Amino acid sequence: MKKSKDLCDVKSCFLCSLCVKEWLPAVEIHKKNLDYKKGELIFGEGDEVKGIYFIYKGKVKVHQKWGDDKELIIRFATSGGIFGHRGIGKEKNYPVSATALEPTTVCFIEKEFFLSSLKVNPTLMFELMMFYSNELQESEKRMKDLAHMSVKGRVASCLLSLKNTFGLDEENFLDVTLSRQDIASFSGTTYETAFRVMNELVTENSVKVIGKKIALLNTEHLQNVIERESK
Amino acid sequence: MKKSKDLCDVKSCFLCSLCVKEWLPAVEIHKKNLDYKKGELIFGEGDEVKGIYFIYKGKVKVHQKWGDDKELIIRFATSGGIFGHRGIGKEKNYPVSATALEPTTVCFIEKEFFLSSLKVNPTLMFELMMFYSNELQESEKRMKDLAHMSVKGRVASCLLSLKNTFGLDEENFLDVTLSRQDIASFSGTTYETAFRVMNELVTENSVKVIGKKIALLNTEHLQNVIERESK
DNA sequence: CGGTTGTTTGACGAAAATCAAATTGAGTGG
DNA sequence: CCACTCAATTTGATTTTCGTCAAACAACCG
Repeated sequence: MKKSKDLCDVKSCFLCSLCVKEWLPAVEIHKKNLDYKKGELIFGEGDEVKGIYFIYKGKVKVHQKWGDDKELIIRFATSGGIFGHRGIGKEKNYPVSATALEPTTVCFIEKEFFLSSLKVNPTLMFELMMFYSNELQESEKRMKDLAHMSVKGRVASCLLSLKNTFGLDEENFLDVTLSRQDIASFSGTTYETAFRVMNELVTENSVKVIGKKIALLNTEHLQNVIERESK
Repeated sequence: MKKSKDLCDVKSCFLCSLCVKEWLPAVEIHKKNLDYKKGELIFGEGDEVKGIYFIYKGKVKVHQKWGDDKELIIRFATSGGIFGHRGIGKEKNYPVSATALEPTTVCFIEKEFFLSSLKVNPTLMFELMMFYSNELQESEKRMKDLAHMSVKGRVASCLLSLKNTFGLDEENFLDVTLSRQDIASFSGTTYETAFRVMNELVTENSVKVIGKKIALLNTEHLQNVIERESK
């Protein structure tokens, strides 16, 4: 982790796009731009909450340990996204970890400054609340999936969710590199089972796998898999 | 559903306890107090979002259908609690249903008025944000449970969660009456399996069941069950 | 008394986790 | 460039858990 010289100027970052003009200079003073290497831990479960993170460039996974070897990936975030936002609550320590999936630059705002900013910037607060609302929606949707869907449905759902977050390139490859273990952890299943199910989807021609890259050839079919599970 | 003559004056209801003095008269005008019978549907999946609900007295479950006969209970709420709050987002329709578990009086605030109230009342907005933050925390915790815990662990976790929400009376009975089906739906399992697991817990002397009432005799043991699952 | 509905229990099978082993692949140092 | 190691991938076999189905039983009610 080192300090980056770049300043955050992501258009889609709502920290920057929504703050009032008068606030900008203050942000420039208080924010720290930090770089993380691929695989580097940004914060871990139990760490004290220091502030909130906005992704300038890169990709991050937010995950939670389970036993010694298992984990569940809660969500992913990419350029313009937020994480560590649950520190803005009554919890003093993070209940989750965050890890960079690739070289990532974030801008970090200390909790105290961010909280006082919220108080004087209703628009920012409102947008953050909307963000929470959507996260909650998403979270409860996944809760339902995990409760009642088969692994195949969950993997399909997970792939579509990845498409949503990271998008596809011109050849329909997901614009992110994930290990099989990550796919499994995001689907809430084991490495081996995730592997088998991915193979199924490959033989059904809705997914192509080249090394670590995954292409979605037939999202409609994935959607059908999910529908079928919901009957 | 009929209009109640009582006005909401629940101390713990943050709508009332946190709104600025000047706002109170406006609330009195805009709010509608509504009564629901036991089992009555307050709103259903797909219904248009009209506003937000604060529970004056009673108990409510928020749930989601799954197929024809299955459902997942997302959360419970009781006196002083909020529901329908996810309508305060970009969704135009509820993704969930809400049903009264017993005779319930709510105070209902129209979305437009509530939104404009948020804009002029930062404290209210801040508290609502904190509420969202905690809900999100809770939701992600349950997500993890559903993904990696056995049914027994989930039932134990569900019972402790019920204790948290509704509390125990002097004889350690949960202060809520739920059908077995509700226990199953909240634990994310089937009626029969929930039944068997409850029996196990009864023979282990950590739970007592008399008719529809459930007593938690040994919460420590329930906690142990959960711990054991997390290894 | 039949009929309907909810509870309880048993038996079975499907799905998925676990375990174990074989295969591949990617460095690493000689 | 070639062994060698270590980790990741792939596959098969086994076991567990849990959902499903069905039947027995109790309870409630007109």
